[in-house]
Amino acid sequence: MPTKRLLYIAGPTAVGKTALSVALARHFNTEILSCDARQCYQEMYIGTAVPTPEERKDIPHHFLQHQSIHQSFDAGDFEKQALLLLDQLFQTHDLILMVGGSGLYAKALMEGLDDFPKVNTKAINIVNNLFKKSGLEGLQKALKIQDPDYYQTVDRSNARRIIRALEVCETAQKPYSSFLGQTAKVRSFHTQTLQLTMDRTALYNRIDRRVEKMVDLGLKKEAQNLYPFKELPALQTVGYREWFDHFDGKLSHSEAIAEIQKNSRRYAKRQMTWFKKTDSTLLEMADFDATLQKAIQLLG
RNA sequence: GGUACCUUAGCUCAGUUGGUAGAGCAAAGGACUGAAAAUCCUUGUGUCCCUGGUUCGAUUCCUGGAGGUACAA
Repeated sequence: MPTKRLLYIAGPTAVGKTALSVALARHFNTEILSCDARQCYQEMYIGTAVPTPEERKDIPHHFLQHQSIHQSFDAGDFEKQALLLLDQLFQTHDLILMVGGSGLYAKALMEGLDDFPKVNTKAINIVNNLFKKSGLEGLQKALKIQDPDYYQTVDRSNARRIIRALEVCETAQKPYSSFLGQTAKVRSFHTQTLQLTMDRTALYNRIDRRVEKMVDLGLKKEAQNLYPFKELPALQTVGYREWFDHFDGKLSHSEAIAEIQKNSRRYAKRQMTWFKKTDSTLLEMADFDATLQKAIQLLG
């Protein structure tokens, strides 16, 4: 039995992951698993820069636009669903490519997240009410009582983190931290990460140009159609929120575009920070063919 | 060319009753086990426009210059 391999193509937004991965998939005659927390939504097309029909024509892509923004989908769902899919794909392939900018999703699939209970609505409401009533301080106090261990280690100014932990505590009626680090996840395949990099200035220029292109393609209209759903988690997204602010009269048309560019740069920066600490092989993006050859050599 | 005001961090500006300065934004660095394109944390030395003068000491006061803004023509 040959070794099954999952090759992850990582890198910041706009660095060129899609184009390279399609070429690699063609070369290795394989399929692509997307790990992108926004391209998975069918209602969001232009603003998430999903691969075009042309790019997807003869390379099967999975986890692209397979979800609705009205359903919840998170890193844990991705892990479970992607593992099932990989089992199938590995029956006919020895090598599968994973591509996408969501580092947490990639980590979930390659290393695994601990098993947590699916939080229930009741717990969500309880925590939400607590936050509305008593703010961050209320959350901190509750966590200190319900999970003193995690209280010591969490970033206590990050409400999002504490809310998540409290939701688990409420659902399970036991500490969030009791689910952490339980068993090492075993994967039946090998993983390797290729991290695409680019000179900062060049990357930022690409981002700026790509945003302009998205606007030309009708990003504003796409955001307008989604405006009624602007509160949904899926729409807390660069390229949409800024238009929502524009429709609310908070930003002018050109300010919205500039904000999208700025927030995309910051997003890219956060991705680079995340990938920096991952175990990966760096690949500097240069001339496309040269980069492709280098990638093939590194992965072969 | 006249009158008034302005010129301080990448930008917008505050301030120093004369002892070389600080906010917001931008930017940079970082964290992150289920909203992750999310969320959170940290970081401010700059010829204080130039030139003389007064002074122990000037970015701060005074002279002259340059640039800008407004008003008057």
